[in-house]
Amino acid sequence: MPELPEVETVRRGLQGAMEGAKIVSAELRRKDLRFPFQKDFVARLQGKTVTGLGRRAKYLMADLSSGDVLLMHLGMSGSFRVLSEGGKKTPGKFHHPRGEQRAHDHVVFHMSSGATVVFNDPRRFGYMKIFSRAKIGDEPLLQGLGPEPLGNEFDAKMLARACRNKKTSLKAALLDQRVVAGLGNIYVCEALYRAQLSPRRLAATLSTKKGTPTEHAGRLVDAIHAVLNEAIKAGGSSLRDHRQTSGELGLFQHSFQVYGREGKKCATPGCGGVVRRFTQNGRSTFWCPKCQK
DNA sequence: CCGCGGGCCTGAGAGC
DNA sequence: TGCTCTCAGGCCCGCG
Repeated sequence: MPELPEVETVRRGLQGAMEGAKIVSAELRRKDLRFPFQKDFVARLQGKTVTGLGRRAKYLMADLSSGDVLLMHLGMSGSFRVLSEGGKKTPGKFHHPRGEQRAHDHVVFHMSSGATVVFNDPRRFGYMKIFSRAKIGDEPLLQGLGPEPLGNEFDAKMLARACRNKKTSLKAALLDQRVVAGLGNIYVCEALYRAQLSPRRLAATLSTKKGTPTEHAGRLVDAIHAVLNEAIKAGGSSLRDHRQTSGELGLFQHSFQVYGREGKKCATPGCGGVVRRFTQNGRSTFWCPKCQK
């Protein structure tokens, strides 16, 4: 499910309940998600204060007062919800009183703020891991991650450089978390559409010296910035599983221009093309063959 | 290094 | 109604 905008939405939703609060207790309702939990997982959480809640790529990272970091990945179907103290009303119609358990609620954090934070993940492709912040550079899950697409280092020059020696399609390059970290299938399709670049184009053509590499790469960077920022503003995209922590739906799915729109008319004024779908690296690519070159 | 197929899981939706 | 099949916001591995 979650790409960068969904993870960022979740991060913001969890901040109020978790930042500055102590994890009074943590419950594991099963012994594994994608991987078995570490033996000392619960012990390393209980009684620790969450000093900050950050995000790196599609990972949530909670800094703990012990010097540990709790790393959380939502996989395809992971979601968090925050239950307020004593079943107090939260906005929206998805409020569920404290204590109500649902299928696939796997991890529960009881916070000193009074909030209960529940991690639910039907498919269990998500995972959590604790490591020492001092050793963050050695953490295999984070090693090799490319720049944050909304960070300062990510610009046209950098993207062109990262693609220069790639023998892959542009789409595969953007899905490669070593090139840029946080994009997934939806936002890659949408960004390529906005940049009017073909998903089949060879990634290395972004860095062709005599073409207009910076123009292409620049357009793509701008498109990535725009689509991610708009999606974050909309609370992410809710197709199946993604919810904000309040239970409310994200809204960006209503703004998709190609994803899931096979057979529909291209949204570009005057284009007249039709959105097509094909499989690339085992995943559906949606695009307009007429305006994406 | 690359693409591909398969695997990890469950659930929703389509078609019969 | 119920069955079977396909597909899904991620990511990893082994193969050729």
